[in-house]
Amino acid sequence: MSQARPRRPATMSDVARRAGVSTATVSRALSGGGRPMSPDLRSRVEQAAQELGYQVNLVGRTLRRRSSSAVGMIVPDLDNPFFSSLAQALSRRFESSGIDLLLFSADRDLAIERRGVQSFLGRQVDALVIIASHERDSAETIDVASRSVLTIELDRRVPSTSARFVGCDNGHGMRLIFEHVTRDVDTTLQPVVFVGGDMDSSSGRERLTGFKRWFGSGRPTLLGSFDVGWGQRAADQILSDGMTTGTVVGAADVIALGLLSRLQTRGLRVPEDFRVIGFDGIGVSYLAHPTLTTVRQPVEEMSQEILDLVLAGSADGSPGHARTRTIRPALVLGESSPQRDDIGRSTHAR
Amino acid sequence: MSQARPRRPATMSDVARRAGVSTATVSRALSGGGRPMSPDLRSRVEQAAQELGYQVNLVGRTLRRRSSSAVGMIVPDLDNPFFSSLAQALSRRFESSGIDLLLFSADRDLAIERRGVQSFLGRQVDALVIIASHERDSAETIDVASRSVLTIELDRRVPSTSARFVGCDNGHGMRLIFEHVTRDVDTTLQPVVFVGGDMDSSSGRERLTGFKRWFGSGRPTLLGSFDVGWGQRAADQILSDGMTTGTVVGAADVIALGLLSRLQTRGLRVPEDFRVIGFDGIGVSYLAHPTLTTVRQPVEEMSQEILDLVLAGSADGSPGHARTRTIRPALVLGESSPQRDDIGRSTHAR
DNA sequence: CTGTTAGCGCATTCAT
DNA sequence: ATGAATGCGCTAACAG
Repeated sequence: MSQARPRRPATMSDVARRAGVSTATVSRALSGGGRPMSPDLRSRVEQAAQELGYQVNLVGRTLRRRSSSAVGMIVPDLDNPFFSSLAQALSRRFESSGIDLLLFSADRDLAIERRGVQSFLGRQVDALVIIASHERDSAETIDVASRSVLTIELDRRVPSTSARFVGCDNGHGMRLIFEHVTRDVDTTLQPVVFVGGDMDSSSGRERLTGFKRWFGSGRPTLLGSFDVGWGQRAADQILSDGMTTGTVVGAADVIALGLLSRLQTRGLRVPEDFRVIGFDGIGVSYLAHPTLTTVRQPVEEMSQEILDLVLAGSADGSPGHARTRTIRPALVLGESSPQRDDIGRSTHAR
Repeated sequence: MSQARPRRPATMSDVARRAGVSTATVSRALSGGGRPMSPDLRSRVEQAAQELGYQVNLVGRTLRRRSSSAVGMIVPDLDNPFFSSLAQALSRRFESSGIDLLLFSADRDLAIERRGVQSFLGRQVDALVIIASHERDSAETIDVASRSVLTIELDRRVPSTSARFVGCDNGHGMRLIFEHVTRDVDTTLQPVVFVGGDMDSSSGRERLTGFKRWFGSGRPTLLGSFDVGWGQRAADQILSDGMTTGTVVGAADVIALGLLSRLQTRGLRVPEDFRVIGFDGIGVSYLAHPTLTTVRQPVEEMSQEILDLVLAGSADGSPGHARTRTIRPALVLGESSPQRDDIGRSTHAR
């Protein structure tokens, strides 16, 4: 008979009544940030709250304070390991800040992306971090957002918005690859090919531009999208073009992993026949076989930069922060394109 | 001089004043769900809202309605590709429901997991979906949650809570692997080894139990955690134990991928020397080289089941839904453990 | 069909 | 140091 009837959760006035004080006192004791009050009352309030299992209603607080202590993050897709690693890194960075990072996946759909933004704005987030689903068509949504809250574009820059941007220096990344290839590869034997990603994103375009700048614009380039399937198809195309050896630079690790698997499946050896180089530094790259040589994006620094922006933005009008912040990545040598001397020495070459 | 001063966003009374109606009418016109009203007034309200750029304040609405039209999901970790694929699948499933799925990463930390739950509860989510960070120690947090909102454990069951559970039938998955091995493998030449994951999670334990049930309890088993590093170390251990050939069943794809890469790096051929079998069916498994034979979890069905629970739960007291729902997975044959006849035929074997 | 009124839970004045 | 009163923005009763 004593069915656990879902009682209405306790409110401040419940606590106030039980402690014999006013709701104002309860508020000060429980979330007043150490304001001066008699220790006696404070402990009475705390005990009453304890006994009633009181939990603050953040909706009421948010309505009153006009701030939710939450930051919204919108990603195009959680299946892309680079996006989820960014989300994870940012979550971790926000942990100790007292601000909740809330995530929403737009499923690469502009309408859903817009709904996510509206939802976060309506919920009064203190800031919005967005990896844009589309370089042009996301602009309007982002502009709407940036009009009412601090908005930060991450990884993909959308031109003509007034939002901030935090990302990686893709041109420098390509330079690092160029220096590695110059130093460690005989490009007569292993000529360089670029397998690009989505030209609808700034990272896709900047990496292509960077490649052309350093390697010269005469090199062959194949353009597709940021996914493994494209990497595999690109491998097929490279082989059907008659290449039997080369250095393939993928615009992202997911592309490079596709290249890697298809090249090997078709009987080519990596790195003896084809070298493969990626970009991003997602976790699985180091676990591929052979491990991937790649440019590791500085996700920790990017996360820190975003946290700084959020903290500064909520404290005051923006101080000395630049509208745009690009951070330099670093090269990570793997077995798929080792230093010159290492070829043939690696244990997997039978 | 005309600095874009951040004007206070328009409220309902702003719209009401401009349209010459009451706020109640505005509410009915904009979010009344097609309630009867004169088309004239409706359009006047809509126009006024348009002109003022009115956006509903969901915090006010939530406070009043006592429901946020949002569901919170808590994952231990976004770097684990199976968790992020679950999050993505669930997001997609919720898209058309008018409910926002909000994600929070607990970073495998009980205190943070608890903070996430409190945050979602405080924000009045309509339901909570949680992949528990720990089998025992998450129980208290989950119980707290389930006392005030529909709470659904996903993938990892936590005993002694009153929450619902949705997951995959791990025992059946192991049975599928057993049938495949029985049918396609000569276990005299390639004896079976199990490389288990975290015994702190129900999936980890159920897969071990399932393995022992079908393969017999005399088989060698190695136990570690659900990550690639463990798979690699397990491969080392298997080799240092003197095995030169075998069928290695990993309790998760991430483990199997670690096995795969390390075995190949150390010069063993897959599947000729060692077969490797995984569990989960994450995207990259199909892109490994060789592609992974694995048990694909029914993430779409699991997502659908959760949506059903949420919709039913918000409509009424729970109808005929069972407290626990496990769904059967399916075997996906890859090159790492093909059908008997396929060995040696695959193109990658040189 | 529309307007008036009240109150969701909380933090903050302003008095005392 | 504490309490009374106010209102954040919205929707749901209730009147008309």
